[in-house]
Amino acid sequence: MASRKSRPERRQEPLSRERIVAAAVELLDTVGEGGLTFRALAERLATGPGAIYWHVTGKNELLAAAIDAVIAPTLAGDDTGTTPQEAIRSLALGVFDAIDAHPWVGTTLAQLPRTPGKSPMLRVFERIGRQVQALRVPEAAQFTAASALLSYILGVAGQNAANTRAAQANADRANTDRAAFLDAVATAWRELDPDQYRFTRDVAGQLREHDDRAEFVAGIDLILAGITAGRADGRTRP
Amino acid sequence: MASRKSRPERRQEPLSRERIVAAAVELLDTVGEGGLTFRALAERLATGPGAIYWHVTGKNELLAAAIDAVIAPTLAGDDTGTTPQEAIRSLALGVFDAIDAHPWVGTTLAQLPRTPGKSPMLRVFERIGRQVQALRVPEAAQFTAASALLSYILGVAGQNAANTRAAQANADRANTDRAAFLDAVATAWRELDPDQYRFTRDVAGQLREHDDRAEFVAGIDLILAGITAGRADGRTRP
DNA sequence: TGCCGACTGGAACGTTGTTCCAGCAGTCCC
DNA sequence: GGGACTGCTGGAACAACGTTCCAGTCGGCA
Repeated sequence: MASRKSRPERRQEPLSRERIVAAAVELLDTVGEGGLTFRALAERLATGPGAIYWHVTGKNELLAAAIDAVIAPTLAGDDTGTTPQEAIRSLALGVFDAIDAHPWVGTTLAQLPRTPGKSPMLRVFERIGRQVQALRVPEAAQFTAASALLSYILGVAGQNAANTRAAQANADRANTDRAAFLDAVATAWRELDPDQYRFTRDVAGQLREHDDRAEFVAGIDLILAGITAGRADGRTRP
Repeated sequence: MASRKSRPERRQEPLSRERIVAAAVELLDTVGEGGLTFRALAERLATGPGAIYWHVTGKNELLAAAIDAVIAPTLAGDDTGTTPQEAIRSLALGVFDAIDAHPWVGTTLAQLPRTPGKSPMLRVFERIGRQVQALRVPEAAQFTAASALLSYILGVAGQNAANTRAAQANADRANTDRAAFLDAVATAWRELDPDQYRFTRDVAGQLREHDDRAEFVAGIDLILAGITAGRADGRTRP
């Protein structure tokens, strides 16, 4: 059967960079950042660890490719016909949702040795920057504004990733869900020393009922407000 | 000599949690996050790996303690007699400087399994929150404002840590310093595809001459401006 | 003096990223 | 058609890691 020119596959389908990266993302999603092992990956691909190194130079490149595979689709959107503010919001939310769905991105991003200018986040920076320009921010302040937005996005993403993982670890241990985890943290906050942690105790209730996503957009709006308010010279001093 | 009650030390000075943590910080500072090894640590303390486990439950606790040892001193400052804005700025700068001096903090923070409410950053959150209250932000928006500030701080810290490490890696490889590294990145940015990276190319020059610290404070000021501008309801929509 | 618990440090275990290399399937050239 | 050559495979092996284990040593107390 089908011997005409070439059997389409050698065993199942040939190993390829894309197949490897896809399997890595799957593994990261199901088992977490600690579960991505060259051996586990090899087993899932029905091969040995050595074969993977023919397509990928090492674990760092693999992680970077996995992040790219997860972030890139969120940048496909179209910005035309919206205000810059809306474009930035939806861009930020795209990254937020991607990292929320794949928490390992948040944790992994920080410790990847970034080759100059090839970070997976450069494209996000570019997209943000264009909208900052569209906001008519003076040239000298554009870099600051775009950097602040990106830093905030990555900061929240990192925090969220850590929280998600903590919640999952807690869930595995205590058989509870995310809401129960938030509840546990809120309760722990309420029991802190009233002198040392007055504020934290005050907002413990807000933690219990807060919505990460809405909170995140609110932060974006804070920065956007700051950017547009200080448009004259790019920064504000009281 | 000095046999009266107790020879003050058994061999040199007895192993202790503080001595271990101090040695860990030293090791992290000199060799980087990858250099902290129980074996290297044991060698530096003139003992074996097993002895360390008597004082410390594992690597995670050791890292958390190291972070705490580096961050805690920055929280010693006194806020009385300054405006809330200034207090927040100096607090944020303290954390920024600490992480800048010890880049491993930025990278390590993200991947520490955080036991609910015992993160080393909780105290920072508390200090920020008090100043947010002093800013007379309405109660419902206090959590958002403090979270946004902390996320931004951690985001910049993480970015900065990654950059510092990239610069150091580059320096080790090419025998250059940080300025040369920024120059290299700026040059790389300038050579990007003009269609795809219009904005990044535009701001490449600003990258070369930018000051991380000033940039960071400018971002803080952006958020502060947003907070005080939207004080009525805590958020702004155009 | 003899014992006991606090503490030490070296050996050993299991797992990781990475390297090495003998072998396979095709393709090209003679 | 048959050998060399290339692109690719996958299992074995290596060094290094975090962690555990345990035979010891020490100081203070009975």
